[in-house]
Amino acid sequence: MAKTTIADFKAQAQIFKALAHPGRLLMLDELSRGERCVCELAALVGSEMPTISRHLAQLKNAGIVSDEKRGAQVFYRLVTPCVMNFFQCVASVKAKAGKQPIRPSPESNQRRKA
Amino acid sequence: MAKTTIADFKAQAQIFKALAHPGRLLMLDELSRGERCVCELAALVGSEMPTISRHLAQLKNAGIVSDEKRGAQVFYRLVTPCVMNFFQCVASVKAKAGKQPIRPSPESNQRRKA
DNA sequence: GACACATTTAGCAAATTGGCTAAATTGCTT
DNA sequence: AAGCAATTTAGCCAATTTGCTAAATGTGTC
Repeated sequence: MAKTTIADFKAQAQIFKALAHPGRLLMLDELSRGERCVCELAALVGSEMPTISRHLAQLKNAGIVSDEKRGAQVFYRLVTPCVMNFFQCVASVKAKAGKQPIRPSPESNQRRKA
Repeated sequence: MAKTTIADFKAQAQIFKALAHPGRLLMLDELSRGERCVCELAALVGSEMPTISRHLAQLKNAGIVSDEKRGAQVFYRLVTPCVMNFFQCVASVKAKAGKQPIRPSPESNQRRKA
């Protein structure tokens, strides 16, 4: 695969940024169990609907969810369930108790000038 | 396992927030290949050292990296390599081309009042 | 001990994010 | 077409984030 470029990291960061909010994570957790309309998510999170709508727009913009209008309501669903796997790793990060240290790189032992 | 609480989501969001920056992702990518000193990472990212130092402090605070002082230098290393797995999923998010839609939940088909 | 280098801490200004209220849209229902 | 419900868009303000420069700390060298 091609080398990761600055632009790639920027795009990745954008996705992580979309995940970097408790309310949005709560919504994703809920969406992992099936699609939900905006009003349901608003009730779940306990914020005003405009606020929820913007959060969902962020998730959608990041490509994490998709929306579908049915009648007067808009239903959102998870596009990439693997996002939920993050949580396991995140949990292990939290529970970090000095796991396996990465091997030191040989070239990092001599000084480099800035 | 216990039900996920608001506090849990908050903690998770904190970790995602630490990942939500291109420069920090670039550094993590580099650290996935072995430990590095601050000056190396500063050169890599192309920012001032104080800036890099604070980014690293954030990653450390999130439990993603650890540091070790050796002489005048401080070396950082990845604590939780699984963080790197995120990138694969993130890539798939970017390359999202309408994968498997989650099954609709039955209870989401009738109206709910707000 | 004086000095140079590596890193962190402080203080600041610019940019971004988050949530709310008000207003605009869109779709049902009568 | 009038009215109501569900969403989104706009505009505001408070809080957070980012990056920089200057100053403080710590370490090895002469």
